[in-house]
Amino acid sequence: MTNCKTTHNCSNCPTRETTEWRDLSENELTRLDETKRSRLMGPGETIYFQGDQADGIYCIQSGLVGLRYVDEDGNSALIRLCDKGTTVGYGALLSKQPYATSAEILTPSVVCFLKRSIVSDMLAKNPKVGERFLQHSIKDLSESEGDYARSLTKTVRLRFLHLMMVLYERLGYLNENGDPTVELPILRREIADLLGAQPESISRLIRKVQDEGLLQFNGKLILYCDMNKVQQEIGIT
Amino acid sequence: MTNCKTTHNCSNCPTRETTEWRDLSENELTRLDETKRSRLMGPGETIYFQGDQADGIYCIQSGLVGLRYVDEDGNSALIRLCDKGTTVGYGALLSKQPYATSAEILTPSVVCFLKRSIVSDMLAKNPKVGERFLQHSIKDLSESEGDYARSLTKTVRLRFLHLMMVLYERLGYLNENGDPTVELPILRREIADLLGAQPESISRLIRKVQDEGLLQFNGKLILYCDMNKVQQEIGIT
DNA sequence: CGTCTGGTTGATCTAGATCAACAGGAGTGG
DNA sequence: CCACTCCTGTTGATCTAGATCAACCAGACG
Repeated sequence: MTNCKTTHNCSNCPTRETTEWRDLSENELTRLDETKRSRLMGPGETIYFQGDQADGIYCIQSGLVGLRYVDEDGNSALIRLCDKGTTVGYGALLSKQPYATSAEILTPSVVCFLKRSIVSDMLAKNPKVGERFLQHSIKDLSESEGDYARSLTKTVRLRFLHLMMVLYERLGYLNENGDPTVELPILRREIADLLGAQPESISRLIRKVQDEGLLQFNGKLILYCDMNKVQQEIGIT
Repeated sequence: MTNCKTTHNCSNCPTRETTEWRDLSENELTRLDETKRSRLMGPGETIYFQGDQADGIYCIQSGLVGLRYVDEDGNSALIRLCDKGTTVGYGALLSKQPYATSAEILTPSVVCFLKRSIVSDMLAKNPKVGERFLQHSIKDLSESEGDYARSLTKTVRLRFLHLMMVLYERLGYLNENGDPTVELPILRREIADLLGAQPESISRLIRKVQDEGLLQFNGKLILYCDMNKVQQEIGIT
């Protein structure tokens, strides 16, 4: 956990436009900036822990963060991936409930902390902020219900392919040959945790979709050989 | 779909305290009441349909409503059960997205409709309303993520037992012999849809937990023979 | 009556879990 | 430099929860 005061401030934050703070005045932004704390964190570190009481919220400036739920038997699942421009932990703060998940760093990330008092302050002073939180929560809810529905109706294979397409939307690019490509930011183990599956099953699945010519895995590099067929199989959703 | 203007009005609505409208003034309540439409609906009817554009929100005055998601292959799942005192459809309305689920009546229900304009109006005039929606959304999100996590980490059997406990919390009572009891408000088919399983599997599961002496099923009547063992198996969550 | 719908049971099949072995780095420490 | 140990990932053999397909039963209802 490294402090990095120099790099960022809220008013010129490249991701502010996608956060709850987009409607703040220059004045308010300065206040936000004065009280925020910014950290560079690495894989294996945890922003907050399931079960802890919330003391503020966290803005992900860059990097990839996973929200992990662990049950009483030690079964563990990744509920959601969050990347730059999203705030996490707002639900626990605003509902005064303990965190339902832990937020763990998956790739090196810059994370800003905003303590409870400044958040309440902004909520009280600028009605737009509450609106933004509401919109954010509704969006998260709809995504969560979508994931839930998928988990109830689709096989691991289909959810795996869906995940691959989501990753492409978020991280995809065309390589030097013009092939659609993703550099996988997570481990096989974490793919499994996202799908409620075992790592061995993911290995076999990867093998299979490779043999079928859908995707080509080379370590962490994925080539999307036949994106149409993938889209078609998952039903374009 | 039957109109029933006589029975209810918002100011004396027995469930208003649990809705977004709890902070409204008498004046505002009257306005709400004038524009609302109240209906008595029966099983098989649908409040709104997945894919439609939202034109307002619905308050469930009494009864049980299920939110159903159907995917492109016709796989169907019940995402959530809603009973009296909850509003449904607010997410679609406030995010201007089409409904992600259909809302179907499971047991005879009184449902009130509030059209878009009155909702926006209340949101604009009374800041508490937005706050309530935010709290509601956060609560729904946390429940949805909980369900999702369970679906990723637990077997159908455990989720079935969990559902039985949820039903007991909502509908349970002690019968004449002092035994904890529930009158099941839904079909086997619907239990299956709630768990992402097949009805046959639910039948077998019921048979099994009966043979094990955990629960006793008599048509729609459930006796909780050994609640401790059930609680222990699902881990008290 | 026959016809439906909801529920149960049996036989069989399969996606994915589980258990075990092993291979390839990447440190780390001598 | 090698030996050693972690850790991630892959593969094989086997097992099992739950799906699927089919038959059948009971009550509701025209």
